Amino acid sequence: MDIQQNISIGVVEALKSLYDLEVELIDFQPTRKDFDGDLTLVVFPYLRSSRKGPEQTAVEIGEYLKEKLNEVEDFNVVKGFLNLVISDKPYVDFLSENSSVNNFGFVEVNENSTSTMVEYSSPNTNKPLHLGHIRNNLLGYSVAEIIKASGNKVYKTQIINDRGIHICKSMLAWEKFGEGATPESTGLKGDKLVGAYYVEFDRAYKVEVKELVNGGMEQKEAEKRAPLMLEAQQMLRSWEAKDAEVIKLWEMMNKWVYDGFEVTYNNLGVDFDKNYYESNTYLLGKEIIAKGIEKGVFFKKEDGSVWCDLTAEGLDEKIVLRSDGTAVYMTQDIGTAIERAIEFGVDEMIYTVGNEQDYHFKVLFLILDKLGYDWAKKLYHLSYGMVDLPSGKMKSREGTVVDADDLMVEMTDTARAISEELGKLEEYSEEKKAELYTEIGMGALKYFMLKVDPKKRMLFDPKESIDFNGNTGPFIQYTHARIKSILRKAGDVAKADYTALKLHDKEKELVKHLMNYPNVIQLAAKNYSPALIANYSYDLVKLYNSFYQNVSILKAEDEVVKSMRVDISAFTASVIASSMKLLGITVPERM
RNA sequence: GGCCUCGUAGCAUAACUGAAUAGUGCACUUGAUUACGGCUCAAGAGGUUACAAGUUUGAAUCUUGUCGAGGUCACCA
Repeated sequence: MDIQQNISIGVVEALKSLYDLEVELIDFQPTRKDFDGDLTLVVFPYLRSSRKGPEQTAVEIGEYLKEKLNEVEDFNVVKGFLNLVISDKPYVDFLSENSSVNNFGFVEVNENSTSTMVEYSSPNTNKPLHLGHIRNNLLGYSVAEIIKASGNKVYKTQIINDRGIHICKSMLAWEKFGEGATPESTGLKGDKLVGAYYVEFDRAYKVEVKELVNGGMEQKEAEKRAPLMLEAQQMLRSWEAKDAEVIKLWEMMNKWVYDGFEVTYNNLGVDFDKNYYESNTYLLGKEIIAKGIEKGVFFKKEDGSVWCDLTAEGLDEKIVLRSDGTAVYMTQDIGTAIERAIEFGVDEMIYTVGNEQDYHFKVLFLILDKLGYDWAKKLYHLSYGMVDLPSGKMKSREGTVVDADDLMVEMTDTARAISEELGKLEEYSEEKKAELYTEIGMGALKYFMLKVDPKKRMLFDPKESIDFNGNTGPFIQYTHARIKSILRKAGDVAKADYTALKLHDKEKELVKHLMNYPNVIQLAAKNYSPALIANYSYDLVKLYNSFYQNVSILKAEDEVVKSMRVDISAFTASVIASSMKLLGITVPERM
């Protein structure tokens, strides 16, 4: 039984008996360091019922609790704050009972668990992944892991945007300028190769537009009339008409991209239970649009384009099908959502997509709701802010885009440089060393990206992220490695019954924090926020380091105390490893 | 211009969703260690939480306005 819960019941009883007040939920906060105590109750909300001043009310509740509950050893009152001093006993008992529990803090999944689908990554197939995708992937993966740990059945998925005008541009450019180049012939990663032709298209297209403008045409008109653009559009129509040649080219080039993505995903350590392809879902989308017209959810304009009128909801009219009958983004997303709902019967879906698409998802959810799907209310857009660089915004035109693969290599290289300088790995084989450098480099990258609240725009400073001091992944990894070193030295310490011991302040703080891990998992799941897990881990590590510095573990006063401190250490190491795993980060035994 | 986000020490960020003197890291000052791994610990300095009103016993958090940054209003995705 949770200590807080026990005391919470006590407070409910106290309020009932003292002031005849019925309260359901009591909210405690940890007592601030500068005051004496462990848990704090804010009594302001109860003043109306007590009809007394805050101090007096707090004293009355405090006396009641001290008398009725063993755990409450003492209390003090500062203004309207009732600080409760909790005896060591429940904490020591907790430690003894949980320090070696597997998956401490995780809630088991069963048949009745809510099922959640988490979509993330969802790349276009015309260019390689960049820094922005990294934030997306790490976030989506981590949120999925956290929600799983909180007790939900989770399906990870992505929708691969494999069709549309963008891939046609790459295809067209390859056909015109590629001279049969392949990943094998060029030695380029498939996604990089296809991306290069997308850039090539853009270059050639701009030349055409410029020529037209020089010939006296308006800029906008020129952009529409440039031969390359018309050809690309024609290609898209041919694709939708299933033209054999076009399909063949499309399949070949997409395959290159998928092979490239697979490498990147592997290095990132993310995975998916199911991939969806827009080339499969856009047709369902079109069907739904047709039905939606009959239902009156959509309407057709004279030119044949189909729209949804959302002006009543304070939004605009939104196009859902082009006048030439081809699908737009919205068409596909409607189809994809419905297909998933049918296939997995999930209770809720989470879309990990950047905040520049806030409007799109607002509209999508609204349309699905109008179409009458009851699950439309359980859709959530996990919207995250852009990633800026110290030099400013990433802009493809200015070539300031940070490539995902390049960045990962760079992180690993830096980890190697720093580790070699410290030279603590002589006995490791080259292979093991390489593994470790990757582990540290990726730990640095992932922690840096995930410790920031997803909603917020963030600044990615490669230099700072790889700093092994302070609030970073490697710092946490280091603490873990050091604890492991102590545990190796401790060997098999006979487990003594230490439940009668009095705790050192540092020990008590640490145990209190460990005790809170299950709550943090729930809170992080509810808020879709890996940042809460990251901050929790960092606090844990700091508390441990302080404990480590203040008391001696292996040279403890006696065997009973030593046994307890070893337990605290082992427990801390396992919670560090567990919480890092929720962020997709592994922790080494040595580093 | 309409709508949506966001403004917290020099920089990067936190605050359990309304509670105590706004935490933490980097950078800066000072100190500890004959080591259970110094990639550590302890202490110091640094803030009118963009600004102005309002609600409240209590506001970084809620309301309104001003200023600033970004996003979005495509038959692009």
